[in-house]
Amino acid sequence: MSYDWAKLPADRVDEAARSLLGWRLNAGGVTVRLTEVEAYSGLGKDPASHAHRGMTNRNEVMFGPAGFLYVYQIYGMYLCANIVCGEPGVAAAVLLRAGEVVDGLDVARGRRTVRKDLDLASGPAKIMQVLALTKAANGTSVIDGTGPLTLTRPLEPPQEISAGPRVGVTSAHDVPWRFWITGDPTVSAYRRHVPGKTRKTPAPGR
DNA sequence: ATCGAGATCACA
DNA sequence: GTGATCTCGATA
Repeated sequence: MSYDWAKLPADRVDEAARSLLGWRLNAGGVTVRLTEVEAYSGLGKDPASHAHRGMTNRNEVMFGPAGFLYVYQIYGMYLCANIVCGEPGVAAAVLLRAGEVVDGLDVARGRRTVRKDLDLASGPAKIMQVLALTKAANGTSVIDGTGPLTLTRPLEPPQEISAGPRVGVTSAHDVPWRFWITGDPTVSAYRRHVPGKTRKTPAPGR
């Protein structure tokens, strides 16, 4: 297996993201075909990146070499995973956003409460659930076979790739660094982010 | 010490 | 539209 995306420099993390589409993710007896990703730059100003303000305990894996997993918890309950890209010292990464379960369907169904099979892995936290990946996967390798997640290159690359703004990112809406396989039914419809639209208590009266 | 927002998901 | 309740950065 040749992991070409792992050799790309950080300033080409968008290429790395594109080239990961269609790859198979294997873990916990389930295989997911990757259909949607997002690129995050570690260079200069990518205010959407977790590493934008420097290294923390949470994001330190992002500053390491390519081919390792950066797993983080979001909204207190869910996990999402990135594959670190670029050279060491630069925190570029590709978020695994959605996929299609292509093997281990019964196991996958048992790990998720969901109506349609197409929704088994149609989101970043859903991928983690069907693959049974936990925070223990943080900092493990996907290329040397020592970690819980392994990757397999597709026989044929995806036919057509679409690009658009990243989901849930308030800043940098002009950067089209969300990539997906055109027309794939596991890719969620683009939801425009609406900042500050939710609030628990009404604003103080005037 | 406390607060607000966030690369989310399932359900009503 | 709502709730679950972690992590970080800003504020005090």
